Amino acid sequence: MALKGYRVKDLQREVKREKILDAATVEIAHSGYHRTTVSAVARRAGIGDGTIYLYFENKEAVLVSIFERAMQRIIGEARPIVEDSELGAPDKLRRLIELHLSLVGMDRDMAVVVQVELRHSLHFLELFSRSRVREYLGLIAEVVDQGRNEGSFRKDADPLFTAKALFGLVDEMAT
Amino acid sequence: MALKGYRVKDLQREVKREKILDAATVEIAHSGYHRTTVSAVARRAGIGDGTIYLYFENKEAVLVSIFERAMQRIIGEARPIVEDSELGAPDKLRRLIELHLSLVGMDRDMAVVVQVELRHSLHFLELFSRSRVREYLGLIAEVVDQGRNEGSFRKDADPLFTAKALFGLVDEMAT
DNA sequence: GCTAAAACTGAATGATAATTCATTATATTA
DNA sequence: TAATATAATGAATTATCATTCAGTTTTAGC
Repeated sequence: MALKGYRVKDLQREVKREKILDAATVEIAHSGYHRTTVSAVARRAGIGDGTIYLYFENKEAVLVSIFERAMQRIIGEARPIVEDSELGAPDKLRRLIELHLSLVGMDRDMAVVVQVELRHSLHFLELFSRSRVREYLGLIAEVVDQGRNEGSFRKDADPLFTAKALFGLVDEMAT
Repeated sequence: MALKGYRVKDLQREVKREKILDAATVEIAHSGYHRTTVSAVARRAGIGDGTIYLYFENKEAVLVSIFERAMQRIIGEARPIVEDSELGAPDKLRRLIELHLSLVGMDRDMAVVVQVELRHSLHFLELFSRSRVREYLGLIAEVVDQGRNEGSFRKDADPLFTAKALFGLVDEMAT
């Protein structure tokens, strides 16, 4: 019964967890975190209210998990690009922007939730600045740094600040 | 007792209304709309909870009025610039950006509330896209259009889209 | 098919906060 | 100044939801 180390039960659990996250993403994108009720998420996911609590600690944990999943996805695809030793910095940056835009375009609701709700609360902002978002920006900063060393980018800008400004802009344009 | 068509009573009423809006702006900028209680606004304004309801229909109406006031202010100052027949389009645009930035810089709390809360809910966004925001963007679009006719701007961009992109960017940079 | 365990449900609970309104304070008028 | 009208108050009411949990259904092993 063990396939690649997973049990069927665990896979089913994972599927339902994803379904809850998807439902919450749609609802929160549409109404915002505070206007979205747990009941509405449950209804959209086709499960009972209480079931949410078998998968998440509380309502806030659902929102946090939406962020986690979004960042996981983008970082997972961004890292190979950054670590590709064949590519120059300008090409890498181009690909990262393409990646970012394609993910934002692919799941508009996810993008809305991350952009709007992340800004909305200093609480979350702090929580995430210290982890995933910083990791992502760090990857971009790495590329900017590579570019400065290769001579293809100017030397007079802080890589992390550049990363922030650039992708703030890209996000803004996308929506 | 009648001066410029206003009665003292009405002026006093207006002053208190403004005080409530100011208090609400500070509180909402700091904690967000949903975390801000009507009691907190009343406390900051130095009045009783119930008094808010003598001036506004409900909590949401206070938020809406903050938007209205902000847009009123900026449109009031932007219109003369746009309608100035002495100025070319590039100068007008420069002045509009200056105006925008100066208002944003002057009242940071107001800017935060408008930017964050307006985005936060499609509900409000729809409410306002159909009125004041559109009016403001329309003014900017007018200038872009003038520039295209004068030949100082390129012909190949939609004025309203340009206006949106430009001021989205300005807002982003400001914060 | 039977049974125990696991998963699920949704009505009940409790907490929070918007709104109301009977009462009190302030202003206006005669 | 007293009478009346207007404005303000804040405790009580009500509405809204996140969360819980006793009871129900589903699943898995035998």
